[in-house]
Amino acid sequence: MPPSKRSARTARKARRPYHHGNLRRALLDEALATIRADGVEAVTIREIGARLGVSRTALYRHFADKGALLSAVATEGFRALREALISAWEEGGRGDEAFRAMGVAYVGFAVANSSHYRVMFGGSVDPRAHGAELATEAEGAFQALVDALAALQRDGVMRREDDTRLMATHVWALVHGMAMLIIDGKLHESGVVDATVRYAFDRLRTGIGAA
Amino acid sequence: MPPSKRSARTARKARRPYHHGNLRRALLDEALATIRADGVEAVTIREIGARLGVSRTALYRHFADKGALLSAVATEGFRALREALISAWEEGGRGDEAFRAMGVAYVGFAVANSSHYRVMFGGSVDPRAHGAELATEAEGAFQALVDALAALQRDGVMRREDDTRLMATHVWALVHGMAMLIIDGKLHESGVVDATVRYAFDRLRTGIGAA
DNA sequence: ACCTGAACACCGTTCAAGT
DNA sequence: ACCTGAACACCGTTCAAGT
Repeated sequence: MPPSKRSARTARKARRPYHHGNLRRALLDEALATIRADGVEAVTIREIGARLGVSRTALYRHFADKGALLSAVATEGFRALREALISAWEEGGRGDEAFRAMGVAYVGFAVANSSHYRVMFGGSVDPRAHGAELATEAEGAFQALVDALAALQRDGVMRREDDTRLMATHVWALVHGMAMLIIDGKLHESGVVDATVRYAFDRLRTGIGAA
Repeated sequence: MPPSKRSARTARKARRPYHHGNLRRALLDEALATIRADGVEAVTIREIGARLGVSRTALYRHFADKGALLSAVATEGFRALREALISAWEEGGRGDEAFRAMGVAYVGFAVANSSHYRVMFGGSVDPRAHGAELATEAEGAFQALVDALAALQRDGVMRREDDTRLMATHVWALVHGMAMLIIDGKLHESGVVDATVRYAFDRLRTGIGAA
């Protein structure tokens, strides 16, 4: 494991008897910053507390346990992902090209925020334990895809006869799979990432496009 | 975290001064059994040693560290996956139906060995640190898919004009994505798993099939 | 060569006590 | 209400010592 470049010495706050700010928010931000810098396994309740100048058990006032903290981080990830997808769809003109832009935005989000993305999936968060809000937000991101496909079906771009959610699940599996393979470094040959994404969308388009 | 059903009390071996069997093999088996029963996070060098009636540091005679142990477990997973894929392809008759059977075998393997599958991907193993053999074996599983697609292209079933490895990567991303979504419990509605797999292969077939 | 126990530097979480 | 330090039951890994 690579030594962390971030140390408790660089704490943003001077030690004060009470934090008395939005500690919950600060804990979330610090956790996410650690995840981005060194990955999930580097997230430590003690270290995050130390960075904020707070005791190692202060977190338990705002989260049930470490899993709940990570679950909240994952929840925010799905929110950001949904916004990225909706932006791509709307700015792309809500048509055939916009759909492709959405796919590129999805893979782009996963690559640009790979550690965060891994927390959202990856299984470091038990969806049964800390489920409700996480599931809702994940469903929200999925819904952005469903809405786009429904519009494309309406316009005769995509197969009208198919169930929209089934089609959306198919598309989701493809982009999720690509994102994971890229993040895990399984697509290491130079230039293969771009080629794969382009190929995937061409073949997907033929697969689900209207005849 | 659920309490483990497996305890050190149920050690297979009585305590002896020296293990003097194939300890490496025993460590691997015990690690995999623990992964199957309680997931990766339950794997503990101390506990596995205790189960085998061996000291907690005995492992270091056969593996550089915990990561190397998990990497070896992942390597064996790719070997088993490759065999499952090849079996499905050959027993299915090396044609269109066999390709579908391969896909079902892939998703089936991931679902039946979900914890193991997560170790193979999931990022708990750093591919750069313990890479060589793991990468080779993962490539072997991928190659089974490449070989099948090459045959289907030759027979005019799949698009001849496409690069086979690019096509294989596309298919891999799709089945990997489905497998991950299923394992993570994102496809929770009843019956949606089978429907998704069936739909995915129909649409994939249209996407990459010869005109 | 292979294995051992003691020791080190860590964890997450609980809890009685402080303000 | 919110936060604290001490304590508990764990980790992975190192290392001098044993056979």
